[in-house]
Amino acid sequence: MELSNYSKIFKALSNEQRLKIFMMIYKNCCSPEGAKIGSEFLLKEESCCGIKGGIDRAFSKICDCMSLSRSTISHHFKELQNAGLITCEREGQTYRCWVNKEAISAIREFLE
Amino acid sequence: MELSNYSKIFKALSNEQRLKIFMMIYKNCCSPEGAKIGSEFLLKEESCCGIKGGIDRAFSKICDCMSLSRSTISHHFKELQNAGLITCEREGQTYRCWVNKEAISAIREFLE
DNA sequence: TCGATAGTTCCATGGTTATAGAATAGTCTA
DNA sequence: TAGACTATTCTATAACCATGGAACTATCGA
Repeated sequence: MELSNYSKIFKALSNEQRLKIFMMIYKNCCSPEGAKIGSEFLLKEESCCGIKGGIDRAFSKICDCMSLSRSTISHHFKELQNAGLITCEREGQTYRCWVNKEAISAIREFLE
Repeated sequence: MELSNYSKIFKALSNEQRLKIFMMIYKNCCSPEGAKIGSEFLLKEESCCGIKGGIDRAFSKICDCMSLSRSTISHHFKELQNAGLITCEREGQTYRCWVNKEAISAIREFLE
């Protein structure tokens, strides 16, 4: 991975609102069973990852936890996807989202 | 550490040139003895960390490796310091710089 | 104390980003 | 198929960022 890819990832996480969105997805879908999620990242609506993993209706759930317009939140989702940090898959009218763990480990290794 | 501190750190690393500066300091002062430093982060002038650790004349050395004005590089140094990623100490006419390892481990734990 | 060297600060500028309202498009259900 | 719902895209705007030239400050050595 090139330096510019890393800076792209860091840029995606450089906005506080976007970082919060990312952490809500991350903590609610990637925390080990039984781990407590800090209140700032806890989704109001309980998140049932189900068999497929990820978070269903992620966009809606996050909109309910933030005081930003849906338009703005949509842009932020796009940025996170472009940076390769999350993946979203259509599920009817809504989206299911995952954090790409490879991206996380890439950063961790970069800062080794 | 608050969410806004993390986003500040990520912002400091979000510019490719600034990330390169950071990595040059990081790799040249924090790499384990004998580890090979990738060419993109290697300083032209050999870096003798000496007893005090860190990199002496860091600003000058980095200016010699980048095609940015000194003014711009100075701004970038300031950003990295404000984010708590590096510390600079005057040494006569020049500066000695370190990477703050606590900042690095904070990020790594944040992305645990 | 003068000149050289190292780095900062001031200022201007072109480009990018965060934000939201309005219009639009895709999908579900009755 | 009409209406409701979910999310995206278009458009605009104010704020912020990256950059460099010029002037400045601090320190060193002669």
